[in-house]
Amino acid sequence: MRHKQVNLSKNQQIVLETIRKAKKPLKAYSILSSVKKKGINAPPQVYRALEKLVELGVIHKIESKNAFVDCKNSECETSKATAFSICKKCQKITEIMNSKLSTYLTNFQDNTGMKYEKYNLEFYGLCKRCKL
Amino acid sequence: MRHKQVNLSKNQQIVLETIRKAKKPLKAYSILSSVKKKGINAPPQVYRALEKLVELGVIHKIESKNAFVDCKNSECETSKATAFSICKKCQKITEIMNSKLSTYLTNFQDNTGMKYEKYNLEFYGLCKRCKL
DNA sequence: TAACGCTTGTTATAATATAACATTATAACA
DNA sequence: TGTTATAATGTTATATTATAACAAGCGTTA
Ligand SMILES: [Zn+2]
Ligand SMILES: [Zn+2]
Ligand SMILES: [Zn+2]
Ligand SMILES: [Zn+2]
Repeated sequence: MRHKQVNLSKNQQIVLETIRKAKKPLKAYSILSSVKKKGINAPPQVYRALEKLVELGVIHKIESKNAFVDCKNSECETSKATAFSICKKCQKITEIMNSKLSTYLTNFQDNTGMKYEKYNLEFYGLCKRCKL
Repeated sequence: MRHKQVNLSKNQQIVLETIRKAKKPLKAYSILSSVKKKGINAPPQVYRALEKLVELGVIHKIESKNAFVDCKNSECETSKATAFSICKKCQKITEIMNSKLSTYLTNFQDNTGMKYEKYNLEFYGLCKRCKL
């Protein structure tokens, strides 16, 4: 199974395909301009689709970039435990799938009495290529 | 020592004080309207100050909120290793200062060959009060 | 003083996101 | 089937967040 399947509306499918075809995280207005030929004309249509897709966990938002990537992790049922590495130079973004890390963070507790239900972690650095 | 001291320009001091006085994370335009009486008139002045203060690590940006809080962690020399807990209900934000967590994340490595230099982690949940 | 770099101020505009309301498609069921 | 409810979509306008571009001031030093 390469991708998670869900019942998606037409606009949601169009937006999702656009994101999947891209090699980079896409911004909402960049998605909008890509999908204008497919009949999506205005920001709310894109933002609604994005919201639903994030909710379903088939895409994630990179908060520090205001950009969206499709989820490559078949274990992401929702967007509740996400970790990314972001190359500061080439902007390449990779979803980190590391069960030790996710177990560690999902079970993380401190003494504030807060119950953590969700987290998002973004690492920044230089990727293998850009390090050279 | 309650707060880190650095040589700050006038605008930086004004913005920093405004953030420190606030009990909640502040957004840039909310800061702007607070400081208009002190002679700061336009967005770039606020954004420049914010940028510098983040760089110095005296404030942090909560990426998922586009908001700024002052750093309460005397060990934050820069904004290179940050973790926050965010209450989904009351929006209360706390900087997590947990040396085990920061050691774990600072040393985190995976097999992508990427060298991580910086991270930002945001936990969401319900705080002690809102859990009731 | 003149030239330079740096910080600040100012105007304008770009980029990101949502409110509000109108319209159309779909489903449930009398 | 027609009727009603619900969800999805379309549309216009606007709010919010952020930066570009340039002008003005100011201290340093050649
Ligand atoms: Zn995922
Ligand atoms: Zn790179
Ligand atoms: Zn800090
Ligand atoms: Zn709360």
